Amino acid sequence: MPRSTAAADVFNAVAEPRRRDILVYLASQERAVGDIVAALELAQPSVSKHLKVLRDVGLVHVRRDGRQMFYRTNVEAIRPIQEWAGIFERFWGHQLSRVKERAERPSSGKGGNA
Amino acid sequence: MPRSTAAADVFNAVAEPRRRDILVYLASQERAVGDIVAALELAQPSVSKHLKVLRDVGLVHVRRDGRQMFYRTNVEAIRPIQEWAGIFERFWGHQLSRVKERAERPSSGKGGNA
DNA sequence: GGATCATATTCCAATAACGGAATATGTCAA
DNA sequence: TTGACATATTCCGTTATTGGAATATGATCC
Repeated sequence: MPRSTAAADVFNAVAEPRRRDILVYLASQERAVGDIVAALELAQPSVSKHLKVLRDVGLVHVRRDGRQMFYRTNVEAIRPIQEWAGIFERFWGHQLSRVKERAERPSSGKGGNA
Repeated sequence: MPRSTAAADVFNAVAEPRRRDILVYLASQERAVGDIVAALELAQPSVSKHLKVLRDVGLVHVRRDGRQMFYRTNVEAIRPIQEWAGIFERFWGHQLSRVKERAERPSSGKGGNA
């Protein structure tokens, strides 16, 4: 029984490197499928399939214009991932007994941790 | 050819719901395998297998004490996920033409976005 | 050593994800 | 309508992943 009945959730969809690439590519601007194929150097059917997965999970929006389909990343849908990873943020400093990691923290914010 | 040769990377390892649960459970405190089994109500072999995946990817640390193995989440290893998701943070507000999403933002922190 | 506890590994069956090739669907132009 | 273009879907083979049961490994205690 592979993964939880497959890419039914965002985490699963994002487990694929190519899909992550696509999401990044589509984040700043909407693009036609052909552009994705060209930019990421993937086979067209492959891109369509990845896009379907991303669509099913709500990670991208689509718009049709003539015979082209314009995709765009739905950045809101990525929040669950951000938030999940954020759970561990408060432990950032607790673990490395070295205090030096303090320096590499960008701006942290979020207060809280001991 | 499923996923990129498997849980060779963090994103893949985290695609499994149970593994995410385990990581959260082990974030604040190290725990013996038996505790994980009891707390998450999973079969022992299953837990051992998930732990192996997490170990291989560096998402957990292990320590042996007698016949028990104490696992603990390596929170540092989760940063790549945080950072990847962070790529989209700057687009947070750009997308929803409705301004109302402004209201549902909890406290965000992390400064930055427009 | 032998028994027992704690965890890891192996074997198995079921499932599905992925890539590639071929083909289908849909849209526009003439 | 026919033809070309853009994208989607289907089919196929390969490979992993997962859970479950059984078993193996390692450590402690007697």
